[in-house]
Amino acid sequence: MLAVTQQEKILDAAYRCLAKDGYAQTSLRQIAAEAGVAVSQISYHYQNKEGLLLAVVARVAQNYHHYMQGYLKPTMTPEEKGEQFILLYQKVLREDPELFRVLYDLAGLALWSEPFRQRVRDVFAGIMDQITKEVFTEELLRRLDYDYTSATLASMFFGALFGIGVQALLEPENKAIPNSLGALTVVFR
Amino acid sequence: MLAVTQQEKILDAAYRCLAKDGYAQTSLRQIAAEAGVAVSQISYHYQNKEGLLLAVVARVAQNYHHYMQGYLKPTMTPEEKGEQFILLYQKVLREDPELFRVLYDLAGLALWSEPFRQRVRDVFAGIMDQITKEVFTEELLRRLDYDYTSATLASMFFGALFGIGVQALLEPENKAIPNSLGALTVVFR
DNA sequence: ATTGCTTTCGAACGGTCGTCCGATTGAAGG
DNA sequence: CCTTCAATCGGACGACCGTTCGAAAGCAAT
Repeated sequence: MLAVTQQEKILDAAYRCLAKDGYAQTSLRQIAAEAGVAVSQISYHYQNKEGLLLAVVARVAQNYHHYMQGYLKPTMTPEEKGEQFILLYQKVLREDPELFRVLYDLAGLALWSEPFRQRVRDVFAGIMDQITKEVFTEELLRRLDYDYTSATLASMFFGALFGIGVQALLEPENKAIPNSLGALTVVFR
Repeated sequence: MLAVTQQEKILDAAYRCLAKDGYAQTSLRQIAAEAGVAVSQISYHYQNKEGLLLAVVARVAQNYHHYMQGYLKPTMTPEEKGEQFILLYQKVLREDPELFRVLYDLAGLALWSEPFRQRVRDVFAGIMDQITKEVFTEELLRRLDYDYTSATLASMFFGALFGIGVQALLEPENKAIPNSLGALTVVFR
């Protein structure tokens, strides 16, 4: 809430509205009201609704990478880094599930709109790239005697992170679901 | 397209519209036009938009289970059944990705609407139940020396199926992504 | 042929949507 | 002090939304 400029206030408000109601139920008027700003200011600063939402995608991606940066240390083994990924996703699902809901919502938007698809795909590609290089190294593949490529295993690993996240969101009363993330460590044995 | 009654024509048209444009971009007027029917017929047969969409969820779930029924044979080993799950999802992603898109869309709807959440959660629970009982049997867990419960492993397994599906939808030009599903067989070694 | 019930239709309603535009404000530079 | 230009506002626009309603049509059963 340190946002000083109107532009930043609008961006923050947009994220908060998305987290609360989802894209399909969020209007520019709600966002403007949440930001304490005239509706026309959105068009002024972000051109249109799509521009604003694309800016939200960029911010979410930036926050994610900054977040992840603090979790992975160069001294860790690939297995330890993989476990850090799991721990981070567990932490997010328990403490800040709204972040994951927004991610799901934006990914859903990307399935129908080409500009969003490109941006969201890039975000996912960035995450996958990190998993590919940091976790499923050539050395690890050799040691565990895997025939799959690093990219294939990373895709499976991230897919499981994402898919379990969805289940956790659909059943918030079942606090055990994030534990299933732990079962992902079976790929390291 | 064997739909004879208006009620069935509307349901089919609703599914087709969802598959083409997604929930957020589909209006009752589009559905009515697609079905060749007056808009008011939707309210007459399904009460309102929510009722219609819930009927679509029910139909998708029914189709899925009927589909899956033909894939699993009682004579198969747990591992073979797990591979059948993988093969089915690969087949869907390659031949009928729209089905998966609709599933994603409906699950997204479920994140924000309580009636949808309950229905979609039940659908997912049915799938999970099948995986739990058919694939991750007690015998398999003992044989592979797993400490996790059947439900936990099933959650991880299904999560990976779903998560990889999302990646495949976001990158339709990358035909290799469904192959990552094959890497899921690592849980059987 | 007439009755009663379900089905179907088209038009209309009140609301909300994203966008646009003219007017007002505010601060910086001459 | 005046000019200039970016920032901000409130209101209006046309389009589309989901829903409702009265009338017409279809169709058994009497």
